[in-house]
Amino acid sequence: MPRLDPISGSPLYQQLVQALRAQLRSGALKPGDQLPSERDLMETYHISRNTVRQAIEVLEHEGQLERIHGRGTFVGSAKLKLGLMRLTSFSEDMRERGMEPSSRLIQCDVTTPPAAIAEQLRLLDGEPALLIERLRYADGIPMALNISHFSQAYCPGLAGEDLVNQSIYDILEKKYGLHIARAEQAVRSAAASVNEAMLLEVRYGSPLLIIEGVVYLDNGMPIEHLRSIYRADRYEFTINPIRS
Amino acid sequence: MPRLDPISGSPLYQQLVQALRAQLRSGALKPGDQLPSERDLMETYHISRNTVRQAIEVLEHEGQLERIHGRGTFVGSAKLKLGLMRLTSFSEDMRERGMEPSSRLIQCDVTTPPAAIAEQLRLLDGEPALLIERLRYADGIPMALNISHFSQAYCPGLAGEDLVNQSIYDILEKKYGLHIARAEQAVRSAAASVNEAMLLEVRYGSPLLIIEGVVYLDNGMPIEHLRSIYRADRYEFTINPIRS
DNA sequence: GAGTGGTCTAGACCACCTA
DNA sequence: AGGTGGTCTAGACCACTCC
Repeated sequence: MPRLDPISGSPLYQQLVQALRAQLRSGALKPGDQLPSERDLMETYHISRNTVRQAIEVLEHEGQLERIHGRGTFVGSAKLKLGLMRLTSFSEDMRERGMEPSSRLIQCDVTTPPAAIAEQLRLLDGEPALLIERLRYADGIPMALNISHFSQAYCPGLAGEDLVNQSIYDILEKKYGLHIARAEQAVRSAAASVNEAMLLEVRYGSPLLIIEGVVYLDNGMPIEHLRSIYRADRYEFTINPIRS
Repeated sequence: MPRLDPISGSPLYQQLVQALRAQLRSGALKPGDQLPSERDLMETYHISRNTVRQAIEVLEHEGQLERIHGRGTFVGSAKLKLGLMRLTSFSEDMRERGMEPSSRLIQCDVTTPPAAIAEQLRLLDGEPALLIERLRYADGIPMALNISHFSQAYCPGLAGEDLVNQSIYDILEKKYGLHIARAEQAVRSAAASVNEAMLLEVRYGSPLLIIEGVVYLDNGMPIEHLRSIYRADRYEFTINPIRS
């Protein structure tokens, strides 16, 4: 059956995480479904129970699975919680929620951004940035409108890449060796404008969840100004504040 | 030395979490400090290494501790906590924003909460909770509607306190010795209902920012279910996610 | 090489839920 | 009563960091 590979170099529990993720993605495990018991998984994959639990804990922390004492482990419901304490791209975010991301490019231009954005990106006077506006889909349904300005100082030629089917963060990492480190983002809510309503396929005035801010590289330089406008009826996220 | 009590009914790893939390709070462990190694803790508290690791994982997920392979476990630095939001009361939040908070009590009753909330507060079947509904003002203008359910298991008589002019978290701390540790909160947006619009003095259908979730004590027990409904035109907040 | 955290095993018993 | 997840043990070996 589905043996794991003890010499693949990757930990057994991570391999089980991947196997379960694949089943969640393929629909073999649907929201509300009960997983095989920990003891079943242990026999199926020929690993110890602690290792099974380690894998399930990973997916539980992501909100994919829910464990209920005495009953079993279940696939999490649709509108799932997911910590945004971690900075993820839209594609990563949707995949972790078990949905398939896609994009429609609306605009892609090298332009001089508004002064406020130019300042946050620390652009020189009149220095242009790469403007990318994309409509983001999850399982084919509009989820968010995404307007990004990228500072080109570190990634000349980014405009020439395929920006629809790839994660831009992946391109930055793999082609330019740039590592995203953190972001400073504001969270707010607003009513949909005529244009936003049309693109997101909601009624004019519908509530939207807006996340706007600046993304920084690990060298401390700003690389992106991001404005993400989510449909409030389809998107929420979780935060886990602590009291210090 | 600090023996744990195997018959206290509380899991050993939770007891170690508490012990470590106490040291973090007292300053015996300061940011940047290195913890004793897992093998040391294991001997000190006479528990197995897996149990030590279980406790450390709890605090690591809260961002209190940081484990570095081959080096050791350290108290989270200020930089590490960048990605984490501080959990503040409405009063603290407004004062930090330079505004003067005030409250109008709308409802204060001991009632049986909806099943979903009862479950999150881990109430017994039919066990009542303290419902507090307050309209929150900043500089005299309505800012948020706040609906809290407090589990009374740990704070009997809370209903008799002055809940309008004091921070409830202060009361929990000073009168009951309860320490708020963390929260799990969902962030979403919605349109104002007739009632919400009236109380918050906005038009029906106006966008609102909603933060809803559960607040936990440092012993891991849920103490409060919180639903805060903010005027989107007057409130936003920031997050500082990090890329792991 | 010594010490750290990371992974893994094969058991055990407890607490909870359903029936 | 039987099955589930929750906790715990006492080992083992690996991977990483520092000296």
